[in-house]
Amino acid sequence: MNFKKPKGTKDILPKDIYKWHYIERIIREVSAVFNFSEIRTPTFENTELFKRGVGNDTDIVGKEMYTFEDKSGDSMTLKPEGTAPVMRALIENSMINESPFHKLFYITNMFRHEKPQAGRFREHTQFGAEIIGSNSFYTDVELILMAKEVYNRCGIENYTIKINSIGKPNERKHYINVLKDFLANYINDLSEDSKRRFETNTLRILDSKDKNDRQITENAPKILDTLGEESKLRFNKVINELENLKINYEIDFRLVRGLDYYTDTTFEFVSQSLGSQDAIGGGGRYDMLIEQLGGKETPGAGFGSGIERIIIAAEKNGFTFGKINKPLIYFIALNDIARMKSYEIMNELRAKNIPSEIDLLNRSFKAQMRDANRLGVQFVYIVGDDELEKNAGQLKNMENSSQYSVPFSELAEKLLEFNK
RNA sequence: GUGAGCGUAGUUCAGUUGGUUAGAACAUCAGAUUGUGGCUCUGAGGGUCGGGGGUUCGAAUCCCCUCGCUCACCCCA
Repeated sequence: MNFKKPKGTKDILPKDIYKWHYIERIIREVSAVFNFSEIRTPTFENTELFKRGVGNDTDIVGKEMYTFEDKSGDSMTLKPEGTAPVMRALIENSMINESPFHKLFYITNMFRHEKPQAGRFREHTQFGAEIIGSNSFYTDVELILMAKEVYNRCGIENYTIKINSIGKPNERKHYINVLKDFLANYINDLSEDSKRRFETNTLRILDSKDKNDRQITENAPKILDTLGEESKLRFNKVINELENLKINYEIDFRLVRGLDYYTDTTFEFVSQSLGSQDAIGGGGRYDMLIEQLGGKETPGAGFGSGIERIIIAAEKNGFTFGKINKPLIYFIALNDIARMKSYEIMNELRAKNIPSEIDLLNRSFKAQMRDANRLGVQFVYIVGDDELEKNAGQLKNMENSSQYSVPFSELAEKLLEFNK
């Protein structure tokens, strides 16, 4: 019986891991530049947190969660999204009382029981950032800039920033009624999916992929036009600031996010290099969320971004993520005593932070040379009978094949000099 | 949950109207005179043709079922 990884999961193999290291480094760099602090929360939480935070009626909670009962009979869920757990942690650790303002980021894996397809997995990795405690329109802008900076540093060029506002909850309720009144006239022309959505999730009809649905909704009342003065003004400030910073964006009235907690600004980064799942990141404001989770009324905004999708988009853009690490030197020992001596020297080099390798398969000289070549090491250090006698090995530069004798005691020094 | 496409060595694929021991390239390993990699040459290992059942004298090839992968819908990063 051969074991296979669960559907929708992936093994990140040594040949690919450097991409992840690179992206994670970029995220940490950019987070530092924007003064965000890292937060890590558990892999699973009480199921109730997501029901309350994300919304019982959302697809995520309704049918995509990995929920299980633990040994004490409590219902637990592998986190399907990152914001609710971070808010829980803020409240639980009294962070909001300690300080009214926080800028946090995280890199974590997430779990949703969906049917996998291009750019969509059951376990995926997300990088996210949250700004808690300010309702300034600058927070919205700051998050957009931060995500943009990460994408830029990963060589992603061809993407579009879509932005919209879904207003306050009561404004949204009002708009849904307006939209329903409008769509009622076309109800028979809508796709089957959208007919169903008419009752369950009217807003989503706007981002239906059905051609006919889109034609109908093209002329539907726009949410932006129905918002109250305060929300409108706020949205305009965000837009003006983006203009001021010369950030290209597109107002997209179809952009209605799927999670219940969003308010006012919503945005999404859409890549032209991806398949059907083309969002590399998205987010928005959630001014009611903390209160909803039992904290005191505190505004917030954030975004999440899929690292797998960033990698796919970056590679489509020809980005290479730097290089794979390789040893600087490979020891070639021609007998047991030489091996013992080599290992002793190599141990010193490693202590001095010089990446070193030696054959552990007792291979022939030739095979060891081949192995060294395959690894792409800069140097090979050959130790055999002659070298043991002279207390000096043969240091060979694999690039130009030059080779000369270097005393055992001077090897580290020589290499450190080269490494400068 | 719905729909479509695809499953032959580690990888990319070939495999003639069903016909004997299923092939190639690349990769791996080992050699090409005594202690030197890449290039070249030679050789070796590696496949229950996704799995099960059926049709047939005979199935990688035809039929059914099943599993897996991929893409799309739904939804989302």
